Amino acid sequence: MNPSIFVLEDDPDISRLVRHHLENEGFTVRVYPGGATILADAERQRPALFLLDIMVPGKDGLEICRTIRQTAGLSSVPVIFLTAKSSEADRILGLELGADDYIPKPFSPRELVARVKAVLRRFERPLAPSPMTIGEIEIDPSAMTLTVRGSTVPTTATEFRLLDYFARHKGRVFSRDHLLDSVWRDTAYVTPRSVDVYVRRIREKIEPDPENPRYLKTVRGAGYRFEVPK
Amino acid sequence: MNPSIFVLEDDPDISRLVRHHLENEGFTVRVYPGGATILADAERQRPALFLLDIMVPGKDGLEICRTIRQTAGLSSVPVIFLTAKSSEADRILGLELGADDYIPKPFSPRELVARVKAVLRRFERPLAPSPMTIGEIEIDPSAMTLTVRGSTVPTTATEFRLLDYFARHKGRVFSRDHLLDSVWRDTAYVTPRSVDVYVRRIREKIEPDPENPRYLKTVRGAGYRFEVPK
DNA sequence: CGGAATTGTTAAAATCCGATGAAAATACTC
DNA sequence: GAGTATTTTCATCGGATTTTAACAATTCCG
Repeated sequence: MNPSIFVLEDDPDISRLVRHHLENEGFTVRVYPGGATILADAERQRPALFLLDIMVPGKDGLEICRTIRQTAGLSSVPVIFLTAKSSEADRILGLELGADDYIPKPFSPRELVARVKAVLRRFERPLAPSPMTIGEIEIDPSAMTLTVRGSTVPTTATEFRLLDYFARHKGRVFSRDHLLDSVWRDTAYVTPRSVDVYVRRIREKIEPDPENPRYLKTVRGAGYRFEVPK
Repeated sequence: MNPSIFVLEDDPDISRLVRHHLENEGFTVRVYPGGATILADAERQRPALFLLDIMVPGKDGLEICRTIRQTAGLSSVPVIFLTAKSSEADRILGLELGADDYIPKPFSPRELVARVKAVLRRFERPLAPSPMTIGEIEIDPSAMTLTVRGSTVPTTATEFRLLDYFARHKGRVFSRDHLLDSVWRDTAYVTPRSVDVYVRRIREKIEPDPENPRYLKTVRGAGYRFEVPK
């Protein structure tokens, strides 16, 4: 799933610009011209980042930020302010509220994208990618390598992500749709049958006999399950 | 004992902010509004890190930094600059003086904390700039020389830093964004594609056959990995 | 057994991503 | 301040990966 960014901005020119450049980078963008609904939406569908114009009619960015920081599920979502006022007071105020960056208008598209990415990167949880050993196979996420019965087997990015996901959740059944949601990157819409194809490829790489899988089992009517063979 | 941080900052708003967030993280903070006593105190109680505003009345940050670097007991204490001037000249000057990082104002509390921690981390494990030998190539950080199959190969600064980074983390995959973050000096506006260009240049210098790299491998969809050839 | 639903398999189509050469921008040196 | 070295961008190409689609095989249930 793509990271989604919620934008509070009333100027249509600017919001169009922002939307365009962020979507170009693969983000999902939602623009709110006023503060009315942004919070309610955010609580339902937690965004990866807020981009708030300080000055908008009604509830302004500062106020929204304050609320975000006090809302249980949202308090750790990064906030970037967008504003034409460059006075120090506003800056500090904004930052004291727990904002994570600040983009002064006018800004270049590139600056916008760079800052958004930088903040997201900073927040990325540094997942401890410890190597896993399951039966005769070894998965090392930090090196992105798969070793099966002693020899290294090349994998593509998607194959690896899928196998990694299975290995981290062994014993559980996942539907094709669920796998698409959690493993696939930018799913506008991908056929669930694509999962079948990947399961096949993974089986070819890890199973001694792909026709009779010992690790990656089919659960008819439900999906697939990865398990430790006995 | 908590690591203590000496802060040179005359603006009370900012120093309050800095103090608050660093103490929150468990550091001991001492704030000096001017350069008069900070050095004397530091010689008595060696701090873990200096955080210097470039522009303060009296002795300014740059001068203090120069002195720190020339003072026997303090020369290896890390220094981070804090400044509103974002002109390139200042940055370079600061870094040439031996500063270890640079935080442009306005900064977010999180950024402050993140950078301070990052610099401290870098220092507690004094990356012994010892020469490394990987396969047929030799990297000597202290001399900034690269030797490949017996002959010395000239490298530019960025090429060397990148190769050095790879060599220190062999076997791990790094995304272009990550490399920009950790190897490039001023990451803000650099396209991730630039990494490709540097990878190619490094390959031309270290690989017998750059088309079929044995050291610096592409991991499609993920980034690059440096490994010891078999 | 027979038919419907589900999954397996394969190959071709569509898309993505990295390599590369060269030019533009920037930094550095004298 | 000119000239050189380095860094960064850009556009294109070709191959690798991903996705789709069509058909085969299997399972389930009456």
